[in-house]
Amino acid sequence: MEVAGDPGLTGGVDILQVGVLEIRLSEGLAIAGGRALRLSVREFGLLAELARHEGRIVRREDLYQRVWETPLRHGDRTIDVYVRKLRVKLEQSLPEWRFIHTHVGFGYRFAPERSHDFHTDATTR
Amino acid sequence: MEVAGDPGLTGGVDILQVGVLEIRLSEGLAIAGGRALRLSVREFGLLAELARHEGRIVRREDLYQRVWETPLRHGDRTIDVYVRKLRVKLEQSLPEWRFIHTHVGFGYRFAPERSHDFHTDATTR
DNA sequence: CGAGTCATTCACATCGTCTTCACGGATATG
DNA sequence: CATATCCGTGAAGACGATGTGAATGACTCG
Repeated sequence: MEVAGDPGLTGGVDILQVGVLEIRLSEGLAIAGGRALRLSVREFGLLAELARHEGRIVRREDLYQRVWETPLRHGDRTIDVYVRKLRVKLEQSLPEWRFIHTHVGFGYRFAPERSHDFHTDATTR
Repeated sequence: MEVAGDPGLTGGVDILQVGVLEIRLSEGLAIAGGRALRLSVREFGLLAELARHEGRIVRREDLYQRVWETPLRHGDRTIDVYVRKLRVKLEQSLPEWRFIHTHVGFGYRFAPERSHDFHTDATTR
């Protein structure tokens, strides 16, 4: 199996390990806690792009430009929709972890953090 | 290395380190003791502006002019309100540190100092 | 054709943020 | 002590940003 149409892996890195999440770039495969995630092409691209910048805030414009390879149009909510899809699938596999964090006005940040609202009382807000 | 798409950084400096507090200017991300802070655009702008002048007193007029990019109107308390918001969030992450110090009649000074009232009883004030 | 997957777009709901105001304590001045 | 500012703080309203469910059409596979 060759990775014909896919140059430009992150400087020779093929596997990203983010906590219990493993992302095999050349395969297009994401493994969460030992189980393979069922992701579409767009979903995987976005996940990989986020994971490449683990711990850093990435702007919507940059995410879209790199994954869709065309500029994000003003008012386009595509990124938000795909972030939602990723969150759902990640939570299905790893309910006690949060990966995609919103920074209002800036963008999204990818980092594994324990779910907060798991055994906290409702007053903690 | 330069920060390409982001002008206005402090002379090419992208990361400000103030004690255990790290401020990444190009990302809009502040990290306190290893954990990412959740700051709004205004909050981050004010924090960055204060940190740029660490150890020095900065007048409200100057803070507002640089962050809001419009002159501070007479009687406007906005800076005070945002200083409050920053203090709360900083204390949540770093309870034993004080960063923003008031200089009555002059302005605010940003500098990491240990909290005094950490193990003192409530009467000692 | 019929079922399923996917990408895209839309509309509405919800949440976060910005701004402003008011009250009261703190501080300086004489 | 009396007075005038200065500052800390909580809250409310308006607005914008983000979350979310669903509809649509293109496409594939059998």
